[in-house]
Amino acid sequence: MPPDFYARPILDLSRALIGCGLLVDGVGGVIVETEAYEAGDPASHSFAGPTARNRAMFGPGGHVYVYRIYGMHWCLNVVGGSAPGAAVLVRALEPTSGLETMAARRRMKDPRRLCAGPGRSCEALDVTRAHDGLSLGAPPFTLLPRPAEPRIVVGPRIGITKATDRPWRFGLAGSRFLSRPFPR
DNA sequence: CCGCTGATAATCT
DNA sequence: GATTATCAGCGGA
Repeated sequence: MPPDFYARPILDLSRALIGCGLLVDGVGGVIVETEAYEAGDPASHSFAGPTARNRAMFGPGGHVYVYRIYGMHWCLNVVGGSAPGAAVLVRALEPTSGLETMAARRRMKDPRRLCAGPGRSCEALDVTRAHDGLSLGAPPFTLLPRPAEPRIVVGPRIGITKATDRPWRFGLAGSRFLSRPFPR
């Protein structure tokens, strides 16, 4: 993916990532769900400015921000290149490559739940703090362009307590691999 | 399908 | 010491 792919407003980048392929060491699938976070957004980790944890959010676009949540899961974000402190949370994938590897890591077979959530996706792709700050343009990552413009559904973000009314969650319309359904 | 509960630790106040 | 961008397992419908 060219570097200027990331240099657009974070809501646009969130939509542009839907349908793209995301692989880590050849294992992964198609991004079907994302959420946008940005500086000045009370729900964003970047809201209070740079810290040790969120420094990747203020780094170059096209790199990743990985953090631990609830003491046990990892979450993967794509950092935006248009403004500092903005990133896209990768919430769900449609598994396409390395199904057996992902099933073994997740200790489950059902493809529908393999990557249906940010924590589940990181476990399936074996993404950890070791990846924090790395570029998507180099191994072990691969980000593939989408074959066609997908139809996208929109809704409020999940699991947050602030700025809950912003419709900054995006999904591939009709996908069976979402973390949760979108409201009608 | 849906909602509830407990697990578990880094981060920040 | 409170909060947290979550998940598996369970029970009910």
